[in-house]
Amino acid sequence: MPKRVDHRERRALIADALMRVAAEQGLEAVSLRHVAAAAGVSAGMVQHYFRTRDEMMTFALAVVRERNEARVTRAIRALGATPAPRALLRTMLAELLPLDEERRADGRVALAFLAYTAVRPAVAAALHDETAALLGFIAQLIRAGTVEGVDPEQAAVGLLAVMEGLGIYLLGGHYPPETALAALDTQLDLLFGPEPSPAGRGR
Amino acid sequence: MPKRVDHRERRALIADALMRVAAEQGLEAVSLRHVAAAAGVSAGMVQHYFRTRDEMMTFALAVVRERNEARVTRAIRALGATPAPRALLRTMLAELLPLDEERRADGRVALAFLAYTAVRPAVAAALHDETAALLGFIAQLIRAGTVEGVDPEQAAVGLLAVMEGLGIYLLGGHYPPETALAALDTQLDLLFGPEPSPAGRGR
DNA sequence: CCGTTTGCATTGCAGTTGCAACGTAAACGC
DNA sequence: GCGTTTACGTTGCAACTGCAATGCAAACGG
Repeated sequence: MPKRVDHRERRALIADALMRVAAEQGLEAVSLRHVAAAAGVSAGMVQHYFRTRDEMMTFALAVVRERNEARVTRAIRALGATPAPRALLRTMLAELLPLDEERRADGRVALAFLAYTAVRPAVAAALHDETAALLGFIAQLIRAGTVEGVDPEQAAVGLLAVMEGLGIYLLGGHYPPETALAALDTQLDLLFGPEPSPAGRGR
Repeated sequence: MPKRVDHRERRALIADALMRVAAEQGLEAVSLRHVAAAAGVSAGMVQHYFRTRDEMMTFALAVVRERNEARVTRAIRALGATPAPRALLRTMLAELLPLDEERRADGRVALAFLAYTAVRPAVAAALHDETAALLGFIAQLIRAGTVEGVDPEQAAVGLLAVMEGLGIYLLGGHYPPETALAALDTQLDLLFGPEPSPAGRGR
């Protein structure tokens, strides 16, 4: 094979540029030439690595998901071994919220893709498994948290929905990050019982 | 004035066609000619009533919001006078969920607009007031529901987020409507205390 | 009856889109 | 050395986009 080039690296480079364009101007501004310009390469090169636009989009969507997964696993690993279920949940969910500019940019792209896949059911299927896995994980944590009187599965659905909704409203700028975090904690209080207020979060 | 025509009616007709296009193929497929075709009129007519595409979009966004508001007030009015806070909340939130095909279509459009406005902060400002008003209303209901130990404002934020998140996942087809409704009820149980199970929702 | 205003259709235009086609240069097997 | 394969860059094209401009008919005021 001639001219050995790291195929994945190039694709990642292009997908990165795509993400930047999408975050700043929306998915509809994502075109071959536009992405190429943002990546500082020729349009032909983009076309070389992604034969169609749809292929490029699908790849970018996968990147978004991988980024989120990496973020979560990293945050969880930082908690050390055997953390309390509630702390683990809170860390995980807070990590998924668009609280800083980096995550806001990713969130905008994710939101755009959400609308994108809503019209392309075939692409959306990939997201189902992820949601299902996430729900199972959350339900398991709730179960381990010795919460009584609540169906863990349903509570997991609610909790994940809270996170998603908070993310949406944060992206829209409807309220500041602190409000979202406070609401998340209130939600966890409802589930696990009120915290003994360990000086960490008053008011 | 010659040739009297109901201006608002025409605009509504066009906006309706726009909604159909957006629900089926996404906002990016919304073009002057496309919408005109869907409305069964000429492209020139669309241009006559909306001088720019952005004007058309803004109008359509307003229509979506008005539809939701109308839906909610209608559902609430059907509850009769002085309904219990919890029942009122549940009715209102359930009405906003994309549970049937009609609301799913509207939801897809709303989701598309969400992503649309995420990149156009100027347009998003109109949504803030609506969210704030809704939050105030929900908080007031929670207060009236004699829920102790929870900050009504934060609980309202959480509750609205649950609704939004459930809507997103419903649109994505991640779970069936019953799951979303069950999660909503679980959430209300957490807030108001478990229902005395009035034969309505067991399982 | 005539001018003006309104409602709408058609056409034109510059810009952008995805994508195919073609070109070339480099690296490898032989 | 040569042919083949990979990695691009360039060009071309048909389709589409928003929008301005133009045309025309109908309805009204005068």
